[in-house]
Amino acid sequence: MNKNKDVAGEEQSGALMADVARLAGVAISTVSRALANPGRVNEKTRAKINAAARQLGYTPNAMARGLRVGKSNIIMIILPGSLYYGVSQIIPQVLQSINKSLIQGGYNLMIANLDRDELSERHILDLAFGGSVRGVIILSSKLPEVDGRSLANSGLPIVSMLLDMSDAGLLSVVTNDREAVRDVTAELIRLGHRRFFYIAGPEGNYHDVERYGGVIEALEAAGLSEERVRRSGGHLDYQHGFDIGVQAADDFATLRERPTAVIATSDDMAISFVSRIQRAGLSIPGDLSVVSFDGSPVCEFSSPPLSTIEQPVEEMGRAAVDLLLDALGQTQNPTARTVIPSRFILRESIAAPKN
Amino acid sequence: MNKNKDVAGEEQSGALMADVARLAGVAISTVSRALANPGRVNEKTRAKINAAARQLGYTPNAMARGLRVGKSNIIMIILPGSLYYGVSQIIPQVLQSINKSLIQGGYNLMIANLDRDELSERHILDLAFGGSVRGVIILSSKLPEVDGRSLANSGLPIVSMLLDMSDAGLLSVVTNDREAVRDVTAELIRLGHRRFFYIAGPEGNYHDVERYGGVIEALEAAGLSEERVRRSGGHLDYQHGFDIGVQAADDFATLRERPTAVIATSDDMAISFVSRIQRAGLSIPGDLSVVSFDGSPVCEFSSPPLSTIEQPVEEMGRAAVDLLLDALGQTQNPTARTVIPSRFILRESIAAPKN
DNA sequence: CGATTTATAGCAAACGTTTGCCAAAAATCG
DNA sequence: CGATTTTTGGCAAACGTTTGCTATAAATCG
Repeated sequence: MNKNKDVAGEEQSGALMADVARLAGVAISTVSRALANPGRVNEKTRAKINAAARQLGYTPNAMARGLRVGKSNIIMIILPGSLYYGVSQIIPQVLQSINKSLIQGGYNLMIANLDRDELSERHILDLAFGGSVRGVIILSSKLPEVDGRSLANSGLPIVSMLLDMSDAGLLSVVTNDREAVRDVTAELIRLGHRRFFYIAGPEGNYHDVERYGGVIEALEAAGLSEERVRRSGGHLDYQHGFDIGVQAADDFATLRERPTAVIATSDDMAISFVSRIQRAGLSIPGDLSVVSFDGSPVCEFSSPPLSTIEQPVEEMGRAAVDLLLDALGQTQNPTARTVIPSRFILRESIAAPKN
Repeated sequence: MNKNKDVAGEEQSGALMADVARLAGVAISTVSRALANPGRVNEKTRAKINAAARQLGYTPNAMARGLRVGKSNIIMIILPGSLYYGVSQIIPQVLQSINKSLIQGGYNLMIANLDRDELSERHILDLAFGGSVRGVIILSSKLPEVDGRSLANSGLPIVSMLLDMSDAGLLSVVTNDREAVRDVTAELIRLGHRRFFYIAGPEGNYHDVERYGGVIEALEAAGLSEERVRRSGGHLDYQHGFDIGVQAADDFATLRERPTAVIATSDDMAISFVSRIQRAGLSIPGDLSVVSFDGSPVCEFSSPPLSTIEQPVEEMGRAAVDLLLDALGQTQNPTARTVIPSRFILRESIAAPKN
């Protein structure tokens, strides 16, 4: 059927700029300018060209343009390998927010998963060095690097989100993890709590360091020793938040002198911890106050409703895109850190300790 | 500093195939064949070329290749506008699973959000008709269409996931919504339940139709009238699952003859419903059995732990990619429907009715 | 009205690959 | 050893745009 190359073919395989030019009776270059540049072509000609383009259903070929101008309009987002967080909607929200902002700027979003294997690193580097991609937003603390190629010297602008990587020379958009936890701990101290239980994320992870740091700062500020807080966890990734919480409940049960307040680094941990603790006969907030991090909507429907520190995910996404698009202009990337404050949501899981 | 065009420049802006050819002492075409075709070039030459390529850190330019061969290696996934589901991790899991499968096939994943505005439709169509994209996976029931261009006749292979759109001629990968709900309803009937409460998704939505259909089928099979089930909800989208559940709890309270079993179309709905119902003094499963759909991990940590029908998200993702990649070969897309069975997770939220 | 400026349109050369076709070299055969 | 086949490598033309430069037409001026 389509062996015959003479058939019109307007329908099947897409009109070309040349077709539009022919129909409008102008040169190809004029069509190009009419569709892109603002004032370079006469208003009447432009109208004629637009009409022709619409009539043919013409859509410019993105790869041809990209090749010619040496830039793509695709932004890559690098997600941590396992984005299987139980209850938080961080990843979908990030994607949505970023994609929305990008589209307004005429860009597209490509996603890449950074696992711990060399294959995924290589894949990302191919994207970066193969000219497919114009800029990068990264949600992982590791910059892909293999065989001498490193994302760091791909020449692409990179913005780190959620994690502060300004030390590594990256623009970073984060929330105020440390202060937020410091403030909420201070509030717990003010309520009378003196013994704390901290449920940790993976040891050394930015969020864990910051949030734990916040606890310590609050203790210090109140003249309390670091001994006042017991750590649980630290060896599992956030994606195993429920397991961490379950484990923490076991840990908790073994303590002789029981803490009266729990600070969890994710809502997942808090939820499974609370579930197990209640099953063991303790009551919240009667015996134990609980607060966690993320701001997952479901916390409202726990019993009791859980207090949580809400991450300003959408704002961070928007800020990351703004920063990235700005950086596309400059040649020299300024290194900076943008902090978007979180929001503490106080619910019934917090009270003064019993005596 | 880089005004001088004579500097080596191996570092900065990427080596070209020509550079590799020069270093290896062969022609460009030989390099091209060495890197792509299997047996077309002598083993020794190939080794030399590979060495040169590695030494220069050469990465082929994807857009140039794409332009030349007339195909991109990007798959677009179209997500429904608001993917803000409270507790289910469906979207991240889908993305992860799909991306993983795609990468193995040498493809990349681009995401597109289909909102209800013309802008997002136009954007998707530009991607599809602009040659940027090689195939489409769609998670929305609406095919973008504007100004005479429609995704349906973009010539791209399209696979629908989660929703059955085989009627519209699309390859579809779904789970057995209807049967799963039918079976679980039958089980509730077997336990002695005779009055049901159904918490609905948006009226007319595929999932709602199927799942409600399952309830009705089970009733019929047991010789019970449709009157046995009360519907609540139907006007809000799944993204407002918590609100639907809260509303449903209010509805429930107004009923004179109270149902003894609740079937919710999403975990979100079940969770907020349960929260409110318990606050009103009812006990689960003592007064009321509850089951829902999605299989969110957090259901295990509710009190009581919630029974739920788990969607086989990863398998569906893999299947969708397999189907799509197959379709890239054929010219004629067969229209078919692939059903991946769900898995019922029985937990303590279900029991026999009181009397 | 001729000369100079300004607006508009066209020609053709890129962008970095892939690939059809041909030539040279190597291997095989009679 | 010459003739034929097979392997291997190179030339150059695409792919669909953008854009520097040039040519024409229109407008302005002395």
